[in-house]
Amino acid sequence: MWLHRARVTRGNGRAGNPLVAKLMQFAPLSDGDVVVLEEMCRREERFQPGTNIVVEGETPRAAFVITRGLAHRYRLMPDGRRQILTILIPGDFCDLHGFLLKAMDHSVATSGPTRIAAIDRETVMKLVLNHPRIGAALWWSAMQEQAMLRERIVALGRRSARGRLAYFLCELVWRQRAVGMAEDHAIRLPFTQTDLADTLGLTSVHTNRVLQGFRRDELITLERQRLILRDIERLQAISGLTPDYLKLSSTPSEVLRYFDDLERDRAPPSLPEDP
Amino acid sequence: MWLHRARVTRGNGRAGNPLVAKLMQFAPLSDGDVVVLEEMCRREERFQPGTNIVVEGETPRAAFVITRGLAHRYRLMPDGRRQILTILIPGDFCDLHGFLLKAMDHSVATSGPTRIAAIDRETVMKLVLNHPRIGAALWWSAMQEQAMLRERIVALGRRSARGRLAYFLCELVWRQRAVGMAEDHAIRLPFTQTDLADTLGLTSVHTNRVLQGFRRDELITLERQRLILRDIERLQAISGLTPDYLKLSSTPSEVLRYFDDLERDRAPPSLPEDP
DNA sequence: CGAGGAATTGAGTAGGTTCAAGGCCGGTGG
DNA sequence: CCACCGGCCTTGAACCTACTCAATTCCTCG
Repeated sequence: MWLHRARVTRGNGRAGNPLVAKLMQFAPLSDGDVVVLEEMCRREERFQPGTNIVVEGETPRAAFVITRGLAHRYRLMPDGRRQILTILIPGDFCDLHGFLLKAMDHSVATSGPTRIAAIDRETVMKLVLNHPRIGAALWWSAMQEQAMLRERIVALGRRSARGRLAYFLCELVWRQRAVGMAEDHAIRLPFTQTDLADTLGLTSVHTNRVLQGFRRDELITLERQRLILRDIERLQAISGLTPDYLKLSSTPSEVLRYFDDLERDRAPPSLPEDP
Repeated sequence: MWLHRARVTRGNGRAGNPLVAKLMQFAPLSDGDVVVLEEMCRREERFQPGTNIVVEGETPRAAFVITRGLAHRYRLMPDGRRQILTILIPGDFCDLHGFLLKAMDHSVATSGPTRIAAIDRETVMKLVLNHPRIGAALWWSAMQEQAMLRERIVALGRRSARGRLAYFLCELVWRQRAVGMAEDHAIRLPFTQTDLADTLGLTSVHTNRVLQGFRRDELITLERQRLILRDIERLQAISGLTPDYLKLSSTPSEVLRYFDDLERDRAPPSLPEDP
């Protein structure tokens, strides 16, 4: 386990598996669990920037994991305007249950060169059934995802443009740090200002001005798709965020028990799962 | 089963169990399932308007079901402003999994005289383990809830005040119709204009003006906490909503199979669960 | 009848949008 | 190598939606 932790935090993410890194935050995984996850991510596929992975209205055939790069869920309005719903970073397990839906209510596209591993339904079921710890971690990460959706509602409903931007940038950096994809407070951000605007519910023009304000105030640097947070203190103050927001990431001993219980009920004389 | 359907749709909701009505949309429930659900809702508790059910920062002890009235999740900003995240109507099963969290990131309060049945952790687990169909329906309704969160993000990010209001009112009426709590296009709406504003991400003053605009245009009636949609066509046009939005509510045969499979794996020679 | 919360109205302001034009690349073809 | 092209970023100016502040009226309830 320590070995994996080490691999995850070393380097700029090229090394560790972000999915493993993410799930380890939530539940202690056995070596067997880790191997399965890594194996699952092996069959990754490359996508050009701006490629649609899932399209609104279509029937999703499989779940998928982002292994590298960046993607986003979005919705197009009848008049052509766009709202980006969430950003997907490496380690995000998408549409875990969604593959049973008959039609997507939104699309997913890559926002830079991105690698994605598709996980078919069969595999997902086996994964959850045979690896309760992974199930627990996935459940937990679904909770976190929901929390992020709520946070977004608060941001769009009650924060100023500056607040939204500050919040968004902080969140993105934190998330990437959490899966070992960022040293310091810098990340790669393959987003145009229009993308940013569509995320924040603003105009690209106004986003531009706010962005410049941030640069002038030396809060951030953003050039050539490289974002650096220069003054996190002040950024947090602007975003008005509760500092312990993602505190979900503590050890949920109760949750583990819950899932272990499920497992016990499920396969009475269950075989040992770890080698 | 037909009997229950009948009870649900008759009258103004005082008759059928809204939870049953809601879950029946998603999965066919056995009579045994229905009995269990009804029994579970029997131990309901009454709350005055504006009572906090769950408070941000606290550790949730149980899940709960709204059996009558209305409630809402909300978040307070450091400066005292409020954002209402979602509205909870009868039949909503809240924090189904949340009871494992160590701290809520938002609060829940009633918005009128409301009745709520608390469901302790023990019961939830048994419910899901012994009644796969209920599990399936709950899972499905969680999907729907997520879809509503996304819809909200789109609304706050990309719709005008009129659009938001129109959308919100339509959604609320539809949801209540779906659980048999509304005849026609009228519902009880125990919301102050400030509540509305905090839901829509607006000011109460501006909400007031938009509301008056709607009345002037004979789109709605709203007095003494009674809301009537007078021109749904036009309201939908204003809200710019995709008409088939909640189309989730079709029969998910695949989902049923999925859960039935889970059940089969779980308890090989399982006892009959229904009397 | 008085009190307090909610709804309503007005006037001034601000944050963000719209429209439009120009500048800065990075890529492509001659 | 240069010229051209298409995104993207940047800037200005006018405009408008929604906010702020403040006062008045309306309701409901004790």
